[in-house]
Amino acid sequence: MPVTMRDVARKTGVSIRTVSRVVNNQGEISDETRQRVLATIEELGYRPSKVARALVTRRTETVGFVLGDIANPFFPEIARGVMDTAEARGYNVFVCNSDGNVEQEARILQSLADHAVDGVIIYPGFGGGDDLRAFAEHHGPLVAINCFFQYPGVSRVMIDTRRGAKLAVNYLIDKGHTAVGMLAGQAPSLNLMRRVRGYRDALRAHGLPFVREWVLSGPAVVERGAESTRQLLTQYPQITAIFAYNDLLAAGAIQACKELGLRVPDDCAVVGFDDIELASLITPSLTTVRVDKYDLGWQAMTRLLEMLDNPEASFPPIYLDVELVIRESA
Amino acid sequence: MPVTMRDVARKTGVSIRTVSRVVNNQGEISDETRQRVLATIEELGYRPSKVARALVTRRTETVGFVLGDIANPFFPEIARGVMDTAEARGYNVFVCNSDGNVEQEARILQSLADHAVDGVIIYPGFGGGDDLRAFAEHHGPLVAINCFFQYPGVSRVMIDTRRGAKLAVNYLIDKGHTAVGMLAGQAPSLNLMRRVRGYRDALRAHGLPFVREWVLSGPAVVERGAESTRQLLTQYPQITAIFAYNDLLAAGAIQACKELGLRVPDDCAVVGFDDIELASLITPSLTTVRVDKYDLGWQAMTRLLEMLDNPEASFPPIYLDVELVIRESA
DNA sequence: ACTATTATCGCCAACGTTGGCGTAACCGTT
DNA sequence: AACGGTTACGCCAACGTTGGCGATAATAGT
Repeated sequence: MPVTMRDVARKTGVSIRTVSRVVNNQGEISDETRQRVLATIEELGYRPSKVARALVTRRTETVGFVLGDIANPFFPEIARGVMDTAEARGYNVFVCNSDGNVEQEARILQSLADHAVDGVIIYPGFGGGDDLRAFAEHHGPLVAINCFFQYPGVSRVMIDTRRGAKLAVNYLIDKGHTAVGMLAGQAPSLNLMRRVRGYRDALRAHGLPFVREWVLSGPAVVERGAESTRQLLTQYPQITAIFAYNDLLAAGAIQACKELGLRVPDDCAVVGFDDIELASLITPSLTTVRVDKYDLGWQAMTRLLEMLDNPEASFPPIYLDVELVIRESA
Repeated sequence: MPVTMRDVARKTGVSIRTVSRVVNNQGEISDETRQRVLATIEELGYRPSKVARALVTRRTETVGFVLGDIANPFFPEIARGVMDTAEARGYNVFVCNSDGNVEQEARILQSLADHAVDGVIIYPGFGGGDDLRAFAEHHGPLVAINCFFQYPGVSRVMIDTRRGAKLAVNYLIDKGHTAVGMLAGQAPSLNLMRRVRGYRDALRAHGLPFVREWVLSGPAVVERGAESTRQLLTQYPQITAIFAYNDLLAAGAIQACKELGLRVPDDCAVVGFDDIELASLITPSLTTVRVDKYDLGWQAMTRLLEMLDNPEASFPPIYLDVELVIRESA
């Protein structure tokens, strides 16, 4: 039913190959034939089939973006960065949610490979497993965000999470807090490890002890942040500051403080991580560690395109900087 | 480089057609051959090429989801609903941002058609234009969310926006407010019209005048909400309540009130729309109109699958209900 | 024993494109 | 007039599947 090259060729009175040549701007074509072919293309509304083309060129002009959960406010802005960059180069992107589940991740990667995507950007749940290696080895270029391991054929974009965490906790300690609790995320994950490391770095740098009981983990959602905070502050009243794995947990912490009748930041200071939009809108507004999420997406997709253009080259990891944004909550 | 059916066939000592049959669970195959083929498939790690298959079956098992902006907190949850439903049926989804731009929308639709997606879900910027009709006519099924027009081959999922707006403004008026301003979104859009209609419905039902100057439009982002509110409240001090096009504008309104030293809801009540996560987290928490976004995505994708399964059938529009969530801001 | 009927499988063409190669026609040169 | 070189185009095969149909062997029916 759709109009094909054959139709254009017949109607113009040239061979299919000739039509193909004008469509792809390749080879030697007289200006006159080119114009005639172009005219019929226009007239018939011909559009080349990307799937037929993909079958022979082995390029689909398609990439995958695998993330934890698009409904988590951390991801959409990254996604936007990826998509804009992709679109500028004519790529379409499959977005997939792994929910941080490694098996789901592997299934998704397989499915993307079945669809013959040209490459994939992934934010792996745990640091990244053999599924990543397998994809890169058998299928195509892969860029991993915040990925722990190094594999051939996978390029990495790293957020300096550890430094961010250290920045945040240093700030709290400099403000005079000596008992800083932490709201950790869902273990195990590289991100979590990094943030805990940074937290410990800062404590150690100031000669403060690391108290395992002051670190509570759980799903990184608001309700859990509130719950953990209630638990922390009632059980260990000496705690005067909280460092949260992400802004959602921090928002929960602030909620809990209000319920407990504690003033933020006077009775309990709170620092978050990520700087999602919410951070500047809650009361008190959230002091947090900013990561430029759009830029992250841009960097990742740009790198993927480089790998596509230059299959043999190897690329160094990209490190993204991070910045403490001081607002009201600490 | 990848392993093909030919490889499996050769290694098993059968014809390609036979392999195809076992892969697709079709036709008459002896159990013995089936097992042998299955074994080689396993051994060689064979995976059928979806693109080759698509070329002949004209099915890519792929759909598109075109939305305004994934970074707008209204959309990600819808997207999640769409994706989960799609994935459960083995479909992958291309996500695209139109930024409410009709030309961009048309370009995206064209691009998706080029990729031969099986269908598309779209949240059109304006009520939906000829690009929708063209897609449905020449390409495949399309479900449009909050689309004004009816076209053959496009199914509609509607949010009862007008009723929601009326609900919200009725509530304000019942609370005793007689001067209610409105923060409108970017005109023109069907959503905006609907919300303004609901606003007017409520005013009229209570015999209150519609004052054109009390309705300010602009991009539906926080900063603009704050700006418009400042303008509204300083210019028309009689206004004691604000109905916002969406929660982001409402959040801006609350910010502005605080800056102006007005207490929410006592000096100025604020009602939003959508009930994004933020709504419950800001202070005061936002009274707003809830729409079940995940369900919306689910409904849309489910409908699209029905259309795919049943190409000739015609489907009635789906109407999604809406609910006023009363919190602190009004 | 001979035919009718299955069950099982193979062969060929098609899907819509691109790559490799071939070949006329034309050009200017000697 | 014969030659090498270019320009412009056509032909054929291939990409990895599936659909239609035909072929063979096995089985059943009489």
